[in-house]
Amino acid sequence: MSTITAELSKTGQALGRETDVPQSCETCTARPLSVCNVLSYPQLRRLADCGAVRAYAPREDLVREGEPADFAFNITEGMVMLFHRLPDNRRQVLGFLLKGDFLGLAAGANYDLSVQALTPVKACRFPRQGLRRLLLKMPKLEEELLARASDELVAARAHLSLLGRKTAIERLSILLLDLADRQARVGGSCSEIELPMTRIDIADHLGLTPETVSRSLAVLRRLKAIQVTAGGAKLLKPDLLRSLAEAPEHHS
Amino acid sequence: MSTITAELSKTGQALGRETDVPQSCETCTARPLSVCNVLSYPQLRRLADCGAVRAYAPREDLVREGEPADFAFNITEGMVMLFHRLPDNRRQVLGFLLKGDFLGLAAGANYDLSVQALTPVKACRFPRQGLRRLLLKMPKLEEELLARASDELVAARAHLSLLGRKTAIERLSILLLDLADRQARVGGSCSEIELPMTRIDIADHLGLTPETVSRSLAVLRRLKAIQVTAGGAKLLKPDLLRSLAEAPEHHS
DNA sequence: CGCATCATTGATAAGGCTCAATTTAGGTGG
DNA sequence: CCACCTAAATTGAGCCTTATCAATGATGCG
Repeated sequence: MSTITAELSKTGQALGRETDVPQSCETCTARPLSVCNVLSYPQLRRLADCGAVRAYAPREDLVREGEPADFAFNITEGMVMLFHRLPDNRRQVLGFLLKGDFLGLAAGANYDLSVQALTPVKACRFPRQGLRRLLLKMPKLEEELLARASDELVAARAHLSLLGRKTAIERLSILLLDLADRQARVGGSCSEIELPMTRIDIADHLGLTPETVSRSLAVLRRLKAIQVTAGGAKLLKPDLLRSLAEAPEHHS
Repeated sequence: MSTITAELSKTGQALGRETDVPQSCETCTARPLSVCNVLSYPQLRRLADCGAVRAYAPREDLVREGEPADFAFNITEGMVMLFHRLPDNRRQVLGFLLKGDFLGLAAGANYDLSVQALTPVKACRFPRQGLRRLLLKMPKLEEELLARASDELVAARAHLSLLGRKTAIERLSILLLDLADRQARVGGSCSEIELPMTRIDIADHLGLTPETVSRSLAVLRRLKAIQVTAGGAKLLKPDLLRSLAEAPEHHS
């Protein structure tokens, strides 16, 4: 991180303001995790000029299903939740995005999902039009976005197996391990995870009810696999969780 | 179709063999449904030269999870099934592909899913290496493949809602309507659909057991919404199915 | 400090699963 | 061409996981 900053100011002095990294990018802790990481400094500046940083309060919408899909987002701080709403108000939470995750390029004319902040969120918001134009000149960026879109499909399909074929305990274990992995990657500890979403959000993600989520967490707690804390959990026995994540339960 | 053939032979005579549409493409009923539809004749020839038509018997594998992802496929005849296998032999069927559907470009170094023929299948098989090279010169094709990849993600997410939040009857109704739509698009009647997959395959797709699939079909049959035939079904009341596809069931 | 939302826990019910038996269909060889 | 054999589909009975309904306790915000 400090190497980047050093490199950055050096470049700034050498080449003048034109190729400076924008103020907001300079201190952006999400940059090494984000798609912008593949860009040169001049490119980064052009990208930054195209978008703007925005802040969202918890439970504020970034995107509403059905509305014109004018913007794409790069999450630079906090956690957001993607979801579908069914006609009769049932809900399916499609996933949670963290710092460094990108969102909204693949959309059609209108968003086909809603996105809501779970914590105070910061995100770079880009007009999709402008972004598309930039992409033509930045094949590296396009490639990176493509790779991430492909990862999204893989993740969605993995979640299909979870929803179609896994038990409540398996589902919870998988979610906890997944969040631990991803939160570790964006900088936190690997055993202490934050769970800013409600039990209802978790339930709608895992295809369960909030009560079952609560009870399953209680089971994991009784097994001393986890310790539930305020707004989070500590993974005490990740190996046990990993085995629970793949075993329907032994009836022997 | 006859216009295409006429146009084709004319082009062939005018410009010589170099720009001829390959033998197999000339009569290919999948072409208007496939990604190749966006190509000019010379491009079509180059694409065809890169791949080869292959036939698969029912239950033969096109792709096995874990093996090197050397090929991509365009289905030109029949139906295939995509699935994951979980460690303990549970299975999640991710989807069914028909004539005109494309498969396998987004893969990493190794396939992350298996693909099996459900009927006698014909497919154009392309080395992914060569295809990648071609794509650099055919932005139209790349764009088309991208659009289809994006559709896949949308479809996968829709299926998440199905698996996470829908009842057995809703799931069956959605599957039947979806297959009817897609089979109509590839040429069949819209009310008579083919179901070459087993009840187990359907169950593994919908997150149910074969018994529940059977019983749910019986319910739809008793409602006279469908008529179950050998290896297929007739949709007698698509409107009823559509309403069943979005209603959890009335407890009144 | 009080209210509303969220989380937990309990009791009961139900949707779908498991196990099991029967029927149907498809493929093979006599 | 038919009988046989096996796999698939259907149907039934009972059970289990998870949902539903309800009450209580915890949290946090105004």
